[in-house]
Amino acid sequence: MSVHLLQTATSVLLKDPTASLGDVARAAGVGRTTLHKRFPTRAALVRAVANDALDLIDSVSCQVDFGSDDAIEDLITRLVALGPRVEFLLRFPGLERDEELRTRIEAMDQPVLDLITRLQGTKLRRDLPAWWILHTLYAGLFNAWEAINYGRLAPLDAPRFVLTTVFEGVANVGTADRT
Amino acid sequence: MSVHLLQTATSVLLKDPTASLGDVARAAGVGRTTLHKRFPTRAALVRAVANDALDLIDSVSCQVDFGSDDAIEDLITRLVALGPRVEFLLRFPGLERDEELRTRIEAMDQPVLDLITRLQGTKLRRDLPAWWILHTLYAGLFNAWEAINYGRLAPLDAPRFVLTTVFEGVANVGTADRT
DNA sequence: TGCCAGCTGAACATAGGTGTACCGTTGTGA
DNA sequence: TCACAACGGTACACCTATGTTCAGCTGGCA
Repeated sequence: MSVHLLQTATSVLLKDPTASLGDVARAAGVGRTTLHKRFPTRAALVRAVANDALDLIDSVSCQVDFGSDDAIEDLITRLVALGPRVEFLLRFPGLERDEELRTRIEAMDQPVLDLITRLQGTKLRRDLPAWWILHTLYAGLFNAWEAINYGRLAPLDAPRFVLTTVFEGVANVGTADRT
Repeated sequence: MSVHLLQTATSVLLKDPTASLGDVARAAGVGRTTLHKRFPTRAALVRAVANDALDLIDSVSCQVDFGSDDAIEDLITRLVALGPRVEFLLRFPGLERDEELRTRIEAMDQPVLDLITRLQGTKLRRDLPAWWILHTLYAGLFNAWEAINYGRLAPLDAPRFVLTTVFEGVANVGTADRT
């Protein structure tokens, strides 16, 4: 029940970051009073949604073997599946102004940055900084979520799209057709 | 003068989309009354900022030879230079709800989509839809602007970062070092 | 000097979001 | 059946953003 509330709040606030608490409550099929009882202020609601997304990512991180050489592929595939909950984290305006959230986000980025740095010894190019590669990954994820949202991209195609584009780029290599 | 006002409005609204008109006026060193005289409503201001960005893109488009094989590289290099004005266009929440703006944005995208489709015969891969490639380009631009904004990326490095990443990807191809 | 145009700050009314208190309803368990 | 907790709705007070009006100030110009 409370889970459904957070999910609804995520999608409503993601579609319109200025949506009122009344809008959120109505979309969740809940009285505004009840919403206020669970989340006393708007800031509390936003923080709860963000922390929920971070919990989701944490639970995914646990399942990924960061020592493996395919850790990035695995991580991305799992993140794509999370969808809007995580998109909220990347795009909701003003989240970075919350001290607690920002440190949690940075803490979440760190192991991935370390992974990237390690893989720059082998499968990742060395002439780009790790943070740039990280942001490129995030951008790919965001593109996929957005495309899914607009109905342009099938969710099952998303991981392949993201991985292909981020790793290999959009240029046509060689003369052969790679269909 | 009015140009400076629009630039300031762009950066203020981009940093905090919920910023009040008072904030914008103060940042521009202008009275709130004056701001209201130039842009009667908040929506008018936002639309003016967006249209200004679209004008900027139009003027850039005119300088690009869309028939050339290097048109994409040229276009991206020029777009990177535009910075936050165009970033506003891609990220300000709710812009797509303005009918006039949405059609203008779509009209702006069309020639690029056509260009991508044409280049998919030669230098761009055919196993990804054109719209996906377009959004990948935009994502690269956005990453660059954000990184520049945070001071992590030198503006002069930006075009190379974007082009390299988008076209070639972040994977290390071959065993040789490509520094 | 007098006129005018543009800008400014102050003041005001309005609207909408937000947070709180209160009350009636519903459903559950003793 | 009764007690109790959870929920929904109404009503209220408060605050902020917004849009408008008005009067004063400044600088250019005839």
